[in-house]
Amino acid sequence: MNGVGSPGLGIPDHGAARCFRVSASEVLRWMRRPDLASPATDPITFAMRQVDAGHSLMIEGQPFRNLYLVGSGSFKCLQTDPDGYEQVLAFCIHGDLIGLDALGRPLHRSSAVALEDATVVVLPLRELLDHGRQVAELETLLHHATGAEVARRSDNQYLMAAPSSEVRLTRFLLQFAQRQALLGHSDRRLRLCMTRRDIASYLGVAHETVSRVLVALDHEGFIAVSKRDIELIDLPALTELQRLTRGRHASDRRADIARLSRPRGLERQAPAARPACLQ
Amino acid sequence: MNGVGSPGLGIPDHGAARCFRVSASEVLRWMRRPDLASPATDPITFAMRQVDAGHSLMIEGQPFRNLYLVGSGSFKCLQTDPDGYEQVLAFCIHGDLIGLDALGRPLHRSSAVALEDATVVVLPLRELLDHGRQVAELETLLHHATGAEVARRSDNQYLMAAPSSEVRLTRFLLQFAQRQALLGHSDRRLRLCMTRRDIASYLGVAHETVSRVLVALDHEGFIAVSKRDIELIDLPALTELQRLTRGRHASDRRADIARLSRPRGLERQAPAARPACLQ
DNA sequence: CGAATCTTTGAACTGAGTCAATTAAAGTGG
DNA sequence: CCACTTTAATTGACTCAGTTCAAAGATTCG
Repeated sequence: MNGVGSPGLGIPDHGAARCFRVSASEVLRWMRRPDLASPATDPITFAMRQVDAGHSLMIEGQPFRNLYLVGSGSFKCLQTDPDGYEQVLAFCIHGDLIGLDALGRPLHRSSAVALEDATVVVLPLRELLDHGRQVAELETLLHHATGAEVARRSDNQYLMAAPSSEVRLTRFLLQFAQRQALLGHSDRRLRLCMTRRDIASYLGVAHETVSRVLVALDHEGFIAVSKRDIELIDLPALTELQRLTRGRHASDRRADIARLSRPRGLERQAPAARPACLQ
Repeated sequence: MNGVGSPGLGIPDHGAARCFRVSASEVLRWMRRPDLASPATDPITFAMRQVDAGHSLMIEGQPFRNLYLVGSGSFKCLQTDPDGYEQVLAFCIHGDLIGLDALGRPLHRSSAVALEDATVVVLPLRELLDHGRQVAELETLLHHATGAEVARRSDNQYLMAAPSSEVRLTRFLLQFAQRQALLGHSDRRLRLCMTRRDIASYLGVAHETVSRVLVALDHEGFIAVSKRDIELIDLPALTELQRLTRGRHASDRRADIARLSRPRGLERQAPAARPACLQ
């Protein structure tokens, strides 16, 4: 009720967010637990912080004090290998909590870089715990968040175990679309504000492959790619494609997808009788 | 102090663990936080439960009430795809907590199957939280555990992003050895009590590939494979191999490994000047 | 406008997947 | 205890998806 810059049901006001404070009630709503908001959580407030595109919200090795709730904009979370290789671990958007991997440790284990101008709510862990002792809702919130975090990482493991990069990318797109849909955005149009290289690192493939697979999915009529904007055209086919797993009769299932896509495809017929795969 | 079946510094007594109760102090020691054990945690106790090899500790979709701490034996944690595909998410051994992905949810998101006869400490979340309000150590413990869980999943993402299956498997072996070493076991000899298929699912490769890579690493003199027992022979070479990442000049780094392995290898010389890769 | 970064595309090679068949090990039950 | 079934592990042959390397566009940013 007394939050800042949030019209409607938890959808952030990307422009006007100033460095004021937001109430815990607002935080709860942003984290998709409006049921936990109450008069008890109204008076508790947290500071906000702005992060410019390309700048770091936190860096691996820094002392851990705060969690961060993304209010607007987006981040990539990553670990840097001794040799300098960047492993992207997550992309965070409105409502996501950053820094949970440092729970129970003195230092941050990962870095977070803003992909675009962003704002976050600064949640000092100590304050969170202190308030949590009085206000049970905040304790529940933390459990909800950590559970969600672990669950999201499980999804990533499933994603990366995909049998082909086409399936990986498809899972990624659907996962991303679904998360955006939860925020009230379209579940068909998505803006990938990270680079292809970031996506590649996240998925564990070469960045050239990301390019190629996007083109392939486009040509098959499953999606429409335009720069960093992607539209999901054939949701049923994508959903089917995403389900492909390792194991027996991979070719059979591929054929299923091909059958599914043929009547929908509007593009020119492929000359050979190839199933749905890279051109 | 008053725990059951745990001689020395948290090393479990695999044989004698009966279905009695263990103290919270013992739980803290098993979870590698002996510093948190105190007279306050001594009187709190938890029940133990036995699980026979091949049986389930918990199943996806069951109501979530308890966390489980592995006392002896080992488990695989997995999610089952609608099509019946088993995605292995983790292998848990002594000191690992199972069920954290259900935090903040009514139902379990994954199943846990015993790989061998095992015992677990049953930790009812409600009791844990209630006691946590009195005894700060238990609250800290939960944070420590969730942080560790998230961190472990990050490691998995790194693992699965490896540029080749040889590197994946190497990372897996080293990761596993390190976890066993933390429990006071040898860091060179390890017993993989899961099937090759389980490993394959965990790593996101075909199970035949697991076989082949193990043979290859053996022939190169890096490891010695005998059924499910593996000995890490050339730790420096493995460590170097594990570090390979995607990106520029992959061939250069491969050559480095080859150089590193040549003087150590005791097997017959490879006829061609091939670097360290599958025969 | 030039420098740097990102993206796409091409060509060649090969790692790893699939399928199939064999061997080994572990249950099962008479 | 030994045939019999089932599951796990290995090995081989073949093929193709995806990586690597290189180079050309496209965008972004000083």
